[in-house]
Amino acid sequence: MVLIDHHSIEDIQTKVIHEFSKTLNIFGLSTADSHLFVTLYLHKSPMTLDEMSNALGKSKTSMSTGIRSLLEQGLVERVWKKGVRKDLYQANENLYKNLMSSYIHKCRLAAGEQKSSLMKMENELSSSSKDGLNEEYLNRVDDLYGRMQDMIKFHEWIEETFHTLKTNRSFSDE
Amino acid sequence: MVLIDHHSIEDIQTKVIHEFSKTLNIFGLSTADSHLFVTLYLHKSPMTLDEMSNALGKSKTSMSTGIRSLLEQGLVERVWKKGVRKDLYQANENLYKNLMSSYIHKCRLAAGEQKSSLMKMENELSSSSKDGLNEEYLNRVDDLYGRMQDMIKFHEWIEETFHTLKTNRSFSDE
DNA sequence: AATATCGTACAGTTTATTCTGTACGTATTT
DNA sequence: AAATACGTACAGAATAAACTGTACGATATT
Repeated sequence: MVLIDHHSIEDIQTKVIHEFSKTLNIFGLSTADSHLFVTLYLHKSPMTLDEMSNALGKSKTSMSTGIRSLLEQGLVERVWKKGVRKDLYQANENLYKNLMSSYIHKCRLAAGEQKSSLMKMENELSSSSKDGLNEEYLNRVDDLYGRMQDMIKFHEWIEETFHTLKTNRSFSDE
Repeated sequence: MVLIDHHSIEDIQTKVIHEFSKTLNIFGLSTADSHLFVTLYLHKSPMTLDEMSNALGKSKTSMSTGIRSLLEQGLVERVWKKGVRKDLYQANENLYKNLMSSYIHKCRLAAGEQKSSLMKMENELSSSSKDGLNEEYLNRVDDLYGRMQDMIKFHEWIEETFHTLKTNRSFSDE
């Protein structure tokens, strides 16, 4: 029979934070952000920067920058409580939904950016003059061009797939 | 009218490598691995470590460890050519399919691991004695327990979702 | 058998990321 | 208005990741 005391619940919580953080890493969160995020998630009430700092044993500055990052990703929100001067933050409602939304959004955005970069380069390549080049270079250009077309198609596929994911997502225990 | 010369095709290729690498980062590849992978992908024929080293301007040791990593992820394969002593590697056929497979596999594996870790801790928590604890700790234990159950559900959902993705994937231009 | 070539283990260096303390602007309290 | 509390910009320190050169075992060549 194991006894739970103050010490061991802290320990378990720390372990949980680290374990869940690994999963969040998959969804593109840095380890630092993940730790902060899970800390907020496990805390039933909104937290101040000082509380987070205390809970994680890291500086308040780190909390400040971490929170900003999580806010940008739409995973955390600021809440107001009458009479409290300090900023209060909490993990967003519908955590898992938001997590997926954030991830999917990030992926689509990135895919879109990279796609247009590639299209720009593809255009640059195809509209250029190939006069006076030896056959080797012409072949290389052709090969590269073909690959780039495939890449662009792939990025389009990513955009579509993640769009489908977004509209079909079905996780809802909350 | 832009003229293509040796210099500029190298430049474009480098840009393409860096751009596509960003997308691969989303799928959990490190930047170093991505660069190597795209280099192989853009090269029509299998490459030796020395060729990669030369193409990327990095040491052969880096190529060796990078290739090992890509092999483990199932993204690269070794090929044999009669009379060639050096190891030859190429990006796998059905690149995009493999990329997704690898990614999905990675995610499911990770989700599974974290799930069982969490279940173990959950069990530890629920089977322990709560005698002689004040109400505050009991509440904290309850809260934590509830969160962990949600987390476990979430990991199960990930496993299922990615399994569905795996069987439904529809990208096929190759 | 001796020599050369190849791939990688290992340890140390370089580079990038993360974290911290100080300092300062803004807002609140006295 | 002075003093206190708060959040964050910034620069430097600590930590982690990526890269390299040397060394060595294994295989191939002479």
